[in-house]
Amino acid sequence: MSQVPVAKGARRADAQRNYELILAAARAGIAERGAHIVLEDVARDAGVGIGTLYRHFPTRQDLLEEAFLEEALALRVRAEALVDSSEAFDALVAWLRLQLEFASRGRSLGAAVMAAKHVEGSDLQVAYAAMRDAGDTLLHRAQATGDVKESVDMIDVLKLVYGIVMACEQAPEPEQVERMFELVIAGIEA
Amino acid sequence: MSQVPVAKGARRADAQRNYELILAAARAGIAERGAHIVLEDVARDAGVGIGTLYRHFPTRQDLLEEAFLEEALALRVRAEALVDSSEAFDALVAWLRLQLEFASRGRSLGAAVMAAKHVEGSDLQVAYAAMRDAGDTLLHRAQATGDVKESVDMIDVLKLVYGIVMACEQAPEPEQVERMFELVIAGIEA
DNA sequence: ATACTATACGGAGGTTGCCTCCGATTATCA
DNA sequence: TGATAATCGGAGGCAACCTCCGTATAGTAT
Repeated sequence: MSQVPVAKGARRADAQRNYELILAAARAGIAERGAHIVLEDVARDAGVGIGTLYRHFPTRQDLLEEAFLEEALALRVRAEALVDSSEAFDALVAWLRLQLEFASRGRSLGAAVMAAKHVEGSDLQVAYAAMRDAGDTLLHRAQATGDVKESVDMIDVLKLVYGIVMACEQAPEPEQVERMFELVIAGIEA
Repeated sequence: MSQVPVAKGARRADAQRNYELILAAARAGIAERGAHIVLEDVARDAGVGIGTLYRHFPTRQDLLEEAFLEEALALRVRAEALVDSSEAFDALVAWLRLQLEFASRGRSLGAAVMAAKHVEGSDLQVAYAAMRDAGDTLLHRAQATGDVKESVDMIDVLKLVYGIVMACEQAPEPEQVERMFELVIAGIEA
Protein backbone atom coordinates (compact mmCIF):
# COMPACT_ATOMS: atom_id res chain seq x y z
CA MET A 1 0.00 0.00 0.00
CA SER A 2 2.90 2.40 0.42
CA GLN A 3 4.69 2.02 -2.87
CA VAL A 4 1.73 3.51 -4.68
CA PRO A 5 3.16 6.57 -6.41
CA VAL A 6 6.25 4.67 -7.52
CA ALA A 7 9.33 6.70 -8.27
CA LYS A 8 9.11 8.05 -11.78
CA GLY A 9 12.24 7.57 -13.78
CA ALA A 10 15.45 9.12 -12.47
CA ARG A 11 14.20 11.94 -10.35
CA ARG A 12 16.60 13.75 -8.12
CA ALA A 13 16.43 12.56 -4.54
CA ASP A 14 15.12 15.87 -3.20
CA ALA A 15 12.42 15.96 -5.85
CA GLN A 16 11.23 12.49 -4.95
CA ARG A 17 11.21 13.32 -1.26
CA ASN A 18 9.27 16.53 -1.74
CA TYR A 19 6.76 14.78 -3.98
CA GLU A 20 5.97 12.37 -1.21
CA LEU A 21 5.92 15.03 1.49
CA ILE A 22 3.40 17.04 -0.51
CA LEU A 23 1.18 14.07 -1.16
CA ALA A 24 1.25 13.08 2.50
CA ALA A 25 0.39 16.62 3.57
CA ALA A 26 -2.44 16.72 1.05
CA ARG A 27 -3.91 13.46 2.26
CA ALA A 28 -3.72 14.61 5.85
CA GLY A 29 -5.34 17.93 4.97
CA ILE A 30 -8.13 16.29 2.99
CA ALA A 31 -8.84 13.81 5.76
CA GLU A 32 -9.07 16.65 8.23
CA ARG A 33 -10.75 19.45 6.32
CA GLY A 34 -12.06 17.95 3.09
CA ALA A 35 -11.11 18.56 -0.49
CA HIS A 36 -11.33 22.34 -0.24
CA ILE A 37 -7.88 22.49 1.27
CA VAL A 38 -5.86 25.56 0.40
CA LEU A 39 -2.83 24.51 -1.60
CA GLU A 40 -0.64 27.11 0.10
CA ASP A 41 -1.41 25.34 3.38
CA VAL A 42 -0.52 21.99 1.94
CA ALA A 43 2.82 23.34 0.75
CA ARG A 44 3.54 24.84 4.15
CA ASP A 45 2.58 21.62 5.96
CA ALA A 46 4.85 19.72 3.62
CA GLY A 47 7.63 22.19 4.31
CA VAL A 48 8.10 23.20 0.68
CA GLY A 49 7.41 26.32 -1.34
CA ILE A 50 4.22 26.76 -3.32
CA GLY A 51 6.23 26.67 -6.52
CA THR A 52 7.49 23.24 -5.68
CA LEU A 53 3.99 21.97 -5.09
CA TYR A 54 2.87 23.25 -8.47
CA ARG A 55 5.81 21.73 -10.28
CA HIS A 56 4.88 18.29 -9.00
CA PHE A 57 1.14 18.78 -9.37
CA PRO A 58 0.48 21.27 -12.16
CA THR A 59 -3.18 21.63 -11.23
CA ARG A 60 -5.22 21.21 -8.10
CA GLN A 61 -6.99 18.38 -9.88
CA ASP A 62 -3.73 16.50 -10.39
CA LEU A 63 -3.05 16.55 -6.68
CA LEU A 64 -6.54 15.40 -5.77
CA GLU A 65 -6.42 12.61 -8.30
CA GLU A 66 -3.12 11.40 -7.00
CA ALA A 67 -4.52 11.43 -3.49
CA PHE A 68 -7.42 9.33 -4.74
CA LEU A 69 -5.24 6.66 -6.35
CA GLU A 70 -4.47 4.99 -3.06
CA GLU A 71 -8.15 4.75 -2.18
CA ALA A 72 -9.01 3.38 -5.60
CA LEU A 73 -6.47 0.66 -5.10
CA ALA A 74 -7.81 -0.14 -1.64
CA LEU A 75 -11.36 -0.37 -2.96
CA ARG A 76 -10.24 -2.66 -5.74
CA VAL A 77 -8.53 -4.94 -3.27
CA ARG A 78 -11.64 -4.99 -1.09
CA ALA A 79 -13.78 -5.91 -4.09
CA GLU A 80 -11.47 -8.76 -4.97
CA ALA A 81 -11.58 -9.99 -1.40
CA LEU A 82 -15.38 -9.88 -1.38
CA VAL A 83 -15.57 -12.08 -4.46
CA ASP A 84 -14.63 -14.93 -2.20
CA SER A 85 -17.42 -14.04 0.18
CA SER A 86 -20.32 -16.46 0.29
CA GLU A 87 -23.34 -14.43 -0.73
CA ALA A 88 -23.11 -12.55 -4.03
CA PHE A 89 -25.72 -9.92 -3.29
CA ASP A 90 -24.44 -9.18 0.20
CA ALA A 91 -20.93 -8.83 -1.13
CA LEU A 92 -22.04 -6.25 -3.68
CA VAL A 93 -23.96 -4.25 -1.10
CA ALA A 94 -21.04 -4.37 1.31
CA TRP A 95 -18.73 -3.04 -1.36
CA LEU A 96 -21.11 -0.26 -2.33
CA ARG A 97 -21.35 0.68 1.31
CA LEU A 98 -17.57 0.95 1.39
CA GLN A 99 -17.82 3.33 -1.53
CA LEU A 100 -20.36 5.36 0.39
CA GLU A 101 -18.13 5.53 3.43
CA PHE A 102 -15.11 6.47 1.39
CA ALA A 103 -17.01 9.22 -0.36
CA SER A 104 -18.32 10.54 2.95
CA ARG A 105 -14.92 10.47 4.55
CA GLY A 106 -13.15 12.19 1.68
CA ARG A 107 -15.94 14.74 1.61
CA SER A 108 -16.03 16.40 -1.77
CA LEU A 109 -13.07 14.41 -2.97
CA GLY A 110 -15.68 12.34 -4.73
CA ALA A 111 -16.91 15.40 -6.56
CA ALA A 112 -13.37 16.41 -7.38
CA VAL A 113 -12.59 13.03 -8.84
CA MET A 114 -15.86 12.90 -10.71
CA ALA A 115 -14.55 16.00 -12.48
CA ALA A 116 -11.40 14.12 -13.48
CA LYS A 117 -10.15 14.90 -16.91
CA HIS A 118 -10.92 11.74 -18.76
CA VAL A 119 -7.50 11.26 -20.26
CA GLU A 120 -6.95 7.85 -21.77
CA GLY A 121 -4.21 6.04 -19.93
CA SER A 122 -3.81 8.52 -17.09
CA ASP A 123 -2.94 6.97 -13.77
CA LEU A 124 -6.35 7.79 -12.41
CA GLN A 125 -8.13 6.45 -15.46
CA VAL A 126 -6.32 3.16 -15.08
CA ALA A 127 -6.83 2.87 -11.33
CA TYR A 128 -10.47 3.86 -11.55
CA ALA A 129 -11.10 1.37 -14.32
CA ALA A 130 -9.41 -1.36 -12.32
CA MET A 131 -11.52 -0.56 -9.29
CA ARG A 132 -14.67 -0.47 -11.35
CA ASP A 133 -13.86 -3.76 -13.05
CA ALA A 134 -13.40 -5.38 -9.67
CA GLY A 135 -16.78 -4.00 -8.64
CA ASP A 136 -18.24 -5.18 -11.93
CA THR A 137 -17.30 -8.70 -11.02
CA LEU A 138 -19.33 -8.38 -7.84
CA LEU A 139 -22.21 -6.91 -9.80
CA HIS A 140 -22.23 -9.66 -12.43
CA ARG A 141 -22.11 -12.30 -9.76
CA ALA A 142 -25.16 -10.79 -8.11
CA GLN A 143 -26.87 -10.60 -11.49
CA ALA A 144 -26.03 -14.23 -12.21
CA THR A 145 -27.79 -15.33 -9.05
CA GLY A 146 -30.79 -13.28 -10.10
CA ASP A 147 -30.61 -10.89 -7.18
CA VAL A 148 -29.90 -7.81 -9.27
CA LYS A 149 -31.55 -6.60 -12.46
CA GLU A 150 -29.63 -7.39 -15.63
CA SER A 151 -30.01 -3.83 -16.85
CA VAL A 152 -28.05 -2.29 -13.99
CA ASP A 153 -24.78 -0.62 -14.88
CA MET A 154 -21.99 -0.26 -12.34
CA ILE A 155 -21.10 3.28 -13.36
CA ASP A 156 -24.65 4.44 -12.79
CA VAL A 157 -24.74 2.87 -9.34
CA LEU A 158 -21.40 4.36 -8.33
CA LYS A 159 -22.49 7.78 -9.47
CA LEU A 160 -25.69 7.46 -7.51
CA VAL A 161 -23.69 6.62 -4.40
CA TYR A 162 -21.45 9.62 -4.94
CA GLY A 163 -24.55 11.70 -5.61
CA ILE A 164 -25.97 10.76 -2.22
CA VAL A 165 -22.88 12.11 -0.54
CA MET A 166 -22.82 15.27 -2.62
CA ALA A 167 -26.47 16.02 -1.97
CA CYS A 168 -26.03 15.49 1.76
CA GLU A 169 -22.69 17.23 2.10
CA GLN A 170 -23.99 20.46 3.58
CA ALA A 171 -25.94 18.98 6.44
CA PRO A 172 -24.89 15.35 6.69
CA GLU A 173 -27.43 13.23 8.55
CA PRO A 174 -26.19 9.66 8.79
CA GLU A 175 -29.72 8.30 9.01
CA GLN A 176 -30.80 10.09 5.89
CA VAL A 177 -27.73 8.95 4.01
CA GLU A 178 -28.53 5.40 5.07
CA ARG A 179 -32.14 5.64 3.89
CA MET A 180 -31.06 7.03 0.54
CA PHE A 181 -28.52 4.25 0.17
CA GLU A 182 -31.21 1.67 0.86
CA LEU A 183 -33.42 3.23 -1.78
CA VAL A 184 -30.66 2.79 -4.31
CA ILE A 185 -30.12 -0.81 -3.27
CA ALA A 186 -33.85 -1.42 -3.58
CA GLY A 187 -33.65 0.09 -7.05
CA ILE A 188 -31.11 -2.39 -8.32
CA GLU A 189 -32.75 -5.47 -6.86
CA ALA A 190 -34.46 -7.75 -9.31
CA MET B 1 -45.89 34.74 -11.56
CA SER B 2 -44.34 38.19 -11.79
CA GLN B 3 -45.27 39.62 -8.42
CA VAL B 4 -43.12 37.05 -6.71
CA PRO B 5 -40.55 39.14 -4.86
CA VAL B 6 -43.24 41.48 -3.60
CA ALA B 7 -42.17 44.98 -2.68
CA LYS B 8 -40.82 44.98 0.82
CA GLY B 9 -42.16 47.79 2.97
CA ALA B 10 -41.48 51.33 1.86
CA ARG B 11 -38.45 51.01 -0.35
CA ARG B 12 -37.42 53.87 -2.46
CA ALA B 13 -38.56 53.50 -6.07
CA ASP B 14 -35.04 53.28 -7.46
CA ALA B 15 -34.14 50.61 -4.92
CA GLN B 16 -37.14 48.50 -5.88
CA ARG B 17 -36.34 48.86 -9.56
CA ASN B 18 -32.71 47.91 -9.13
CA TYR B 19 -33.65 44.94 -6.97
CA GLU B 20 -35.73 43.57 -9.80
CA LEU B 21 -33.17 44.37 -12.48
CA ILE B 22 -30.52 42.47 -10.54
CA LEU B 23 -32.75 39.47 -10.00
CA ALA B 24 -33.70 39.40 -13.66
CA ALA B 25 -30.06 39.60 -14.72
CA ALA B 26 -29.15 36.85 -12.28
CA ARG B 27 -31.88 34.55 -13.58
CA ALA B 28 -30.80 35.16 -17.15
CA GLY B 29 -27.16 34.52 -16.27
CA ILE B 30 -27.95 31.33 -14.39
CA ALA B 31 -30.10 30.02 -17.21
CA GLU B 32 -27.29 30.66 -19.65
CA ARG B 33 -24.14 29.81 -17.74
CA GLY B 34 -25.23 28.05 -14.57
CA ALA B 35 -24.94 29.03 -10.94
CA HIS B 36 -21.26 29.89 -11.16
CA ILE B 37 -22.07 33.29 -12.59
CA VAL B 38 -19.71 36.07 -11.64
CA LEU B 39 -21.57 38.61 -9.57
CA GLU B 40 -19.72 41.51 -11.17
CA ASP B 41 -21.19 40.38 -14.49
CA VAL B 42 -24.67 40.22 -13.06
CA ALA B 43 -24.32 43.76 -11.75
CA ARG B 44 -23.08 44.99 -15.11
CA ASP B 45 -25.89 43.22 -16.98
CA ALA B 46 -28.38 44.78 -14.60
CA GLY B 47 -26.80 48.18 -15.16
CA VAL B 48 -25.97 48.77 -11.51
CA GLY B 49 -22.79 48.94 -9.48
CA ILE B 50 -21.45 45.95 -7.60
CA GLY B 51 -22.10 47.76 -4.34
CA THR B 52 -25.77 47.98 -5.16
CA LEU B 53 -25.97 44.31 -5.87
CA TYR B 54 -24.42 43.48 -2.53
CA ARG B 55 -26.72 45.81 -0.65
CA HIS B 56 -29.75 44.00 -2.00
CA PHE B 57 -28.25 40.53 -1.72
CA PRO B 58 -25.67 40.50 1.07
CA THR B 59 -24.32 37.11 0.06
CA ARG B 60 -24.14 35.13 -3.12
CA GLN B 61 -26.38 32.60 -1.44
CA ASP B 62 -29.10 35.19 -0.88
CA LEU B 63 -29.21 35.96 -4.57
CA LEU B 64 -29.33 32.32 -5.60
CA GLU B 65 -32.07 31.56 -3.11
CA GLU B 66 -34.14 34.43 -4.35
CA ALA B 67 -33.68 33.21 -7.90
CA PHE B 68 -34.89 29.79 -6.79
CA LEU B 69 -38.09 31.06 -5.20
CA GLU B 70 -39.85 31.44 -8.50
CA GLU B 71 -39.02 27.88 -9.50
CA ALA B 72 -40.15 26.53 -6.16
CA LEU B 73 -43.49 28.20 -6.68
CA ALA B 74 -43.77 26.83 -10.19
CA LEU B 75 -43.00 23.32 -9.00
CA ARG B 76 -45.58 23.61 -6.26
CA VAL B 77 -48.20 24.67 -8.76
CA ARG B 78 -47.28 21.77 -11.02
CA ALA B 79 -47.64 19.35 -8.12
CA GLU B 80 -51.07 20.71 -7.28
CA ALA B 81 -52.12 20.37 -10.90
CA LEU B 82 -50.92 16.78 -11.02
CA VAL B 83 -53.05 15.84 -8.03
CA ASP B 84 -55.99 16.01 -10.41
CA SER B 85 -54.24 13.67 -12.79
CA SER B 86 -55.73 10.20 -13.08
CA GLU B 87 -52.94 7.86 -12.07
CA ALA B 88 -51.30 8.51 -8.68
CA PHE B 89 -48.01 6.79 -9.41
CA ASP B 90 -47.58 8.35 -12.83
CA ALA B 91 -48.31 11.76 -11.40
CA LEU B 92 -45.59 11.35 -8.79
CA VAL B 93 -43.04 10.19 -11.34
CA ALA B 94 -43.95 13.03 -13.68
CA TRP B 95 -43.40 15.53 -10.90
CA LEU B 96 -40.08 14.03 -9.89
CA ARG B 97 -39.02 14.21 -13.50
CA LEU B 98 -39.84 17.89 -13.47
CA GLN B 99 -37.57 18.25 -10.47
CA LEU B 100 -34.85 16.46 -12.39
CA GLU B 101 -35.26 18.75 -15.35
CA PHE B 102 -35.28 21.84 -13.22
CA ALA B 103 -32.14 20.76 -11.43
CA SER B 104 -30.41 19.99 -14.72
CA ARG B 105 -31.43 23.26 -16.26
CA GLY B 106 -30.36 25.36 -13.31
CA ARG B 107 -27.14 23.42 -13.21
CA SER B 108 -25.60 23.66 -9.78
CA LEU B 109 -28.39 25.89 -8.57
CA GLY B 110 -29.64 22.72 -6.92
CA ALA B 111 -26.39 22.38 -5.05
CA ALA B 112 -26.47 26.02 -4.11
CA VAL B 113 -29.96 25.74 -2.72
CA MET B 114 -29.16 22.53 -0.94
CA ALA B 115 -26.62 24.62 0.94
CA ALA B 116 -29.35 27.04 1.94
CA LYS B 117 -29.05 28.35 5.43
CA HIS B 118 -31.90 26.63 7.18
CA VAL B 119 -33.33 29.75 8.74
CA GLU B 120 -36.80 29.23 10.17
CA GLY B 121 -39.26 31.42 8.37
CA SER B 122 -36.96 32.58 5.60
CA ASP B 123 -38.64 33.08 2.27
CA LEU B 124 -36.83 30.11 0.85
CA GLN B 125 -37.67 27.91 3.81
CA VAL B 126 -41.34 28.71 3.37
CA ALA B 127 -41.39 28.28 -0.40
CA TYR B 128 -39.41 25.06 -0.25
CA ALA B 129 -41.69 23.66 2.42
CA ALA B 130 -44.74 24.55 0.38
CA MET B 131 -43.29 22.87 -2.67
CA ARG B 132 -42.34 19.81 -0.70
CA ASP B 133 -45.78 19.57 0.89
CA ALA B 134 -47.39 19.66 -2.52
CA GLY B 135 -45.07 16.87 -3.58
CA ASP B 136 -45.86 15.02 -0.40
CA THR B 137 -49.48 14.92 -1.40
CA LEU B 138 -48.50 13.18 -4.62
CA LEU B 139 -46.32 10.77 -2.69
CA HIS B 140 -49.02 9.89 -0.17
CA ARG B 141 -51.51 9.33 -2.93
CA ALA B 142 -49.12 6.91 -4.60
CA GLN B 143 -48.53 5.21 -1.26
CA ALA B 144 -52.28 4.94 -0.65
CA THR B 145 -52.74 3.06 -3.90
CA GLY B 146 -49.97 0.73 -2.86
CA ASP B 147 -47.63 1.71 -5.69
CA VAL B 148 -44.96 3.20 -3.48
CA LYS B 149 -43.38 1.86 -0.29
CA GLU B 150 -44.77 3.33 2.91
CA SER B 151 -41.29 3.95 4.24
CA VAL B 152 -40.32 6.37 1.49
CA ASP B 153 -39.69 9.97 2.52
CA MET B 154 -40.08 12.84 0.07
CA ILE B 155 -36.99 14.67 1.25
CA ASP B 156 -34.83 11.63 0.61
CA VAL B 157 -36.21 11.21 -2.87
CA LEU B 158 -35.73 14.87 -3.74
CA LYS B 159 -32.17 14.78 -2.51
CA LEU B 160 -31.50 11.68 -4.58
CA VAL B 161 -32.81 13.44 -7.64
CA TYR B 162 -30.59 16.45 -6.95
CA GLY B 163 -27.72 14.06 -6.28
CA ILE B 164 -28.12 12.55 -9.74
CA VAL B 165 -27.67 15.95 -11.29
CA MET B 166 -24.72 16.85 -9.11
CA ALA B 167 -22.94 13.59 -9.82
CA CYS B 168 -23.46 14.00 -13.55
CA GLU B 169 -22.76 17.70 -13.74
CA GLN B 170 -19.24 17.43 -15.15
CA ALA B 171 -20.02 15.23 -18.10
CA PRO B 172 -23.80 15.22 -18.48
CA GLU B 173 -25.05 12.25 -20.45
CA PRO B 174 -28.81 12.42 -20.80
CA GLU B 175 -29.10 8.66 -21.15
CA GLN B 176 -27.15 8.02 -18.00
CA VAL B 177 -29.19 10.56 -16.08
CA GLU B 178 -32.31 8.82 -17.30
CA ARG B 179 -31.07 5.39 -16.20
CA MET B 180 -30.15 6.71 -12.78
CA PHE B 181 -33.55 8.32 -12.44
CA GLU B 182 -35.22 5.03 -13.29
CA LEU B 183 -33.16 3.28 -10.65
CA VAL B 184 -34.44 5.72 -8.06
CA ILE B 185 -38.01 5.22 -9.21
CA ALA B 186 -37.55 1.47 -9.03
CA GLY B 187 -36.25 1.97 -5.51
CA ILE B 188 -39.39 3.65 -4.26
CA GLU B 189 -41.82 1.22 -5.88
CA ALA B 190 -43.57 -1.16 -3.55
C1' DA C 1 -40.59 75.77 -6.09
C1' DT C 2 -36.88 74.90 -2.64
C1' DA C 3 -34.44 72.96 0.81
C1' DC C 4 -33.53 69.10 3.62
C1' DT C 5 -32.43 64.42 4.86
C1' DA C 6 -32.81 59.61 4.93
C1' DT C 7 -32.06 56.33 1.58
C1' DA C 8 -29.59 54.42 -2.03
C1' DC C 9 -25.82 54.36 -5.47
C1' DG C 10 -21.26 52.84 -7.21
C1' DG C 11 -16.68 51.77 -7.73
C1' DA C 12 -12.05 51.86 -5.59
C1' DG C 13 -9.67 48.78 -3.12
C1' DG C 14 -8.87 45.02 0.49
C1' DT C 15 -8.74 39.96 0.81
C1' DT C 16 -8.21 35.30 -0.51
C1' DG C 17 -6.88 31.58 -3.27
C1' DC C 18 -5.06 29.91 -7.74
C1' DC C 19 -1.19 29.60 -10.48
C1' DT C 20 3.38 31.30 -13.12
C1' DC C 21 7.93 32.83 -13.63
C1' DC C 22 12.66 33.08 -13.03
C1' DG C 23 16.79 33.99 -10.14
C1' DA C 24 18.91 31.26 -6.37
C1' DT C 25 20.13 26.77 -4.77
C1' DT C 26 21.70 22.08 -4.71
C1' DA C 27 22.18 17.08 -6.09
C1' DT C 28 24.90 14.48 -9.02
C1' DC C 29 28.67 13.20 -11.82
C1' DA C 30 33.25 13.41 -13.70
C1' DT D 1 36.21 20.10 -6.41
C1' DG D 2 34.01 22.20 -9.98
C1' DA D 3 30.51 22.09 -13.73
C1' DT D 4 25.82 21.77 -14.84
C1' DA D 5 21.36 20.32 -15.11
C1' DA D 6 17.61 19.59 -12.12
C1' DT D 7 15.06 21.57 -8.54
C1' DC D 8 13.57 24.97 -5.26
C1' DG D 9 10.82 28.89 -3.52
C1' DG D 10 8.39 32.96 -3.08
C1' DA D 11 7.24 37.40 -5.24
C1' DG D 12 3.71 38.73 -7.93
C1' DG D 13 -0.15 38.51 -11.55
C1' DC D 14 -4.91 37.37 -11.90
C1' DA D 15 -9.76 36.53 -10.81
C1' DA D 16 -13.64 36.64 -7.82
C1' DC D 17 -15.55 37.91 -3.52
C1' DC D 18 -17.04 41.43 -0.63
C1' DT D 19 -16.70 46.19 2.13
C1' DC D 20 -16.48 50.95 2.76
C1' DC D 21 -17.62 55.53 2.31
C1' DG D 22 -18.04 59.78 -0.43
C1' DT D 23 -21.57 61.16 -3.84
C1' DA D 24 -26.19 61.40 -5.67
C1' DT D 25 -31.11 61.49 -5.34
C1' DA D 26 -36.15 60.26 -4.09
C1' DG D 27 -39.39 61.72 -1.09
C1' DT D 28 -41.06 65.11 2.12
C1' DA D 29 -41.77 69.24 4.56
C1' DT D 30 -42.14 74.16 4.10
